[in-house]
Amino acid sequence: MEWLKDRSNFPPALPEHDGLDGVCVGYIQEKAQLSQSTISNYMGLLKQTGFVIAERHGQWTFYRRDEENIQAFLTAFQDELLKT
Amino acid sequence: MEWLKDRSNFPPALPEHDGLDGVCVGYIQEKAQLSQSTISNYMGLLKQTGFVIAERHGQWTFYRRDEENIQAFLTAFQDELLKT
DNA sequence: GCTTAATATCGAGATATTTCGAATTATGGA
DNA sequence: TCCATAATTCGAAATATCTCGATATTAAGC
Repeated sequence: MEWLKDRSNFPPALPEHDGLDGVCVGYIQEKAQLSQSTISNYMGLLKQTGFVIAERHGQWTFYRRDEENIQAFLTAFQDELLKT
Repeated sequence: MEWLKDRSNFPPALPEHDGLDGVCVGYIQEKAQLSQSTISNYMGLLKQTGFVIAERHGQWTFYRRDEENIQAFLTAFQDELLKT
């Protein structure tokens, strides 16, 4: 989630992906130094829980943060934990 | 953490504990319906991580929320997760 | 239709967490 | 001093999570 805040945390997008939002699984895997299946699994979970948005373009899946849901989660979490 | 927001979530304090802040482990255990050792373990963790303050009076230990640390955690968590 | 590239899914082993009961420690009162 | 009560610590069983390699799926290019 931290890395996805800034696209420049990853290698530049391929020319044919210029203009597309998000980061492909391969780049995330490379940076995380975990196996492909592990990262795919993680990203699937994050998508399922609403923290990221997945968009498929051809063989690539691009993941990006879902700021709206993140904010909503944070608010709910704060309301739950904080007093009054 | 939710329960500890309001002392009235638990039975009234014993007369000799009147004026003392927090809830004793026994009451928490009763409400949680988990074993005494499990609750003691949990409360120990919450204390260790700074979410609650423990105060021993005689044979009783009273736990209460550490609002300052809770707020600090929430702020740090939000700064980490939220963009910019 | 093949072959290759990028992801996703599946099943399993390693590791971590949850929870318990039993044993231990600490305190207060008869 | 000895007992009862409150709480903590310890060790283990049940369960969940993490992570992987192998396999399957999807899409592109020839």
